[in-house]
Amino acid sequence: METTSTPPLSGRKAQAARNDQVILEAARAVFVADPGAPISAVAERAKVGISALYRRYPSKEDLLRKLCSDGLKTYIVAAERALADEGDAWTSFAAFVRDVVDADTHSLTINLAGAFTPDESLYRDSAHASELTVQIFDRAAQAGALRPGLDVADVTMVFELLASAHLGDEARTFEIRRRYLTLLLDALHLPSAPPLPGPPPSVEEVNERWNT
Amino acid sequence: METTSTPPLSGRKAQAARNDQVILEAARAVFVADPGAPISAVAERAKVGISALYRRYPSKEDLLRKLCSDGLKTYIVAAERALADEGDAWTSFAAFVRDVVDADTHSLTINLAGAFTPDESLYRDSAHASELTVQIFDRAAQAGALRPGLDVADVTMVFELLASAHLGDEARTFEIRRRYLTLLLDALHLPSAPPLPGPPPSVEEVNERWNT
DNA sequence: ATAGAACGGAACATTTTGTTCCACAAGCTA
DNA sequence: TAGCTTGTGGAACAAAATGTTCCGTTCTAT
Repeated sequence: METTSTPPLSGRKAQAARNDQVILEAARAVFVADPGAPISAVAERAKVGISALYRRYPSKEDLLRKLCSDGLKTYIVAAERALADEGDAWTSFAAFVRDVVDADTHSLTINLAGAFTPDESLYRDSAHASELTVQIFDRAAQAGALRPGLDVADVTMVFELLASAHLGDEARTFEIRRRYLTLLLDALHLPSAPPLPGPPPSVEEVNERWNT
Repeated sequence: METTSTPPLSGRKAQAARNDQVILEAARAVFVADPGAPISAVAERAKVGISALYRRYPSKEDLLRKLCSDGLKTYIVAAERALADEGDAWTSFAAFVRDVVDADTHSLTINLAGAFTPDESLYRDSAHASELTVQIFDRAAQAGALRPGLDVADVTMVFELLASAHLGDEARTFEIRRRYLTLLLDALHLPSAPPLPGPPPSVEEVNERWNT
């Protein structure tokens, strides 16, 4: 029971703190696999009682909001890191996209859209994330590194496309996503290719998912 | 009883025949939007009572099987048409991929995997579809039209990636899929590009979805 | 007019699931 | 040691969802 290995922990509070982590990780894994999964599935995965969940989050909806919020923050961190990079515009763009795909922030975003009513802070973060993405995109576009006719929204769609790829366990899924990310990046990085057909996704279209 | 074809139908049998169609279309639309949707949702969408459904299919599972089976047959038709084309290998490969994406046969296949126990005939069709796909792929590969290191399974994954794209209504979804299909095809059609990272999906990996 | 096919949709029986509640364990304090 | 507080497990509960059945009704052909 007291196998508190790595951190010098003194007992109950330490376990509680660790549970904070364990629960979030379990919740993430469970809801990525099945967006409609019951709360009890999260508890089982975390090897924790249900009350441990309800002590932290007033309701399922709050837990989902928290997961989404964390994902957004991860995204923002990756974006800010990319913007801080003073090197080649294409290189930092590609690194950013790779980071986001690896962080897998969109598996939740897509699946959970509409499962809870967004938060005020969530709106703020979302807007912030959009701005940063635009900057990264524009920098690459102005450097002439992008296929003509591309729009920032295309980048978001690429994230969603890749987030939908699943194969075997988590490690294999990430590997396979890298494979198709390579494919997509190559296709994005063709300044002399013809533009893509049809209009890119508009902001309204992308945001519509959060209704209801 | 065979008067139920083109002419303006009056009568119960005519309505019944039309309902066969209406129900399948409604079921498809409903389950693509939400794989876990209740039977009643299908009835509502088809503007039909529940008994009209149960008159045709003994259970929900049978309906799902039927939908999947129809999708496979559509896929096979597209594949055979591509193989019958004696023209350029790449062109008929690309046309095949476009046809399948437009037919949207994978939205169901992906979402419904595991929701019913496969049929004997379904296994047969599935094997047949695989063979045809291999032929189309190999022809393009031997013509030197494909990026090195690609595998047939990559084509399947491309279908699944695109099937996950959704935006607005159905028409817009198809339009946007065309957009990213163009992107992906361009990336596949690069004989001198470096191979993609990581091993391609294996047959076992792709088939594992049908377990449980 | 009558038989029977096709249908609509309420009713039923489960199953599922979010949430509450309470008894108990572990640390903390006096 | 005896309370007090925090955190936990998980049974219990109430509400909702859902696959399937059932029965009365409508429409067609004879």
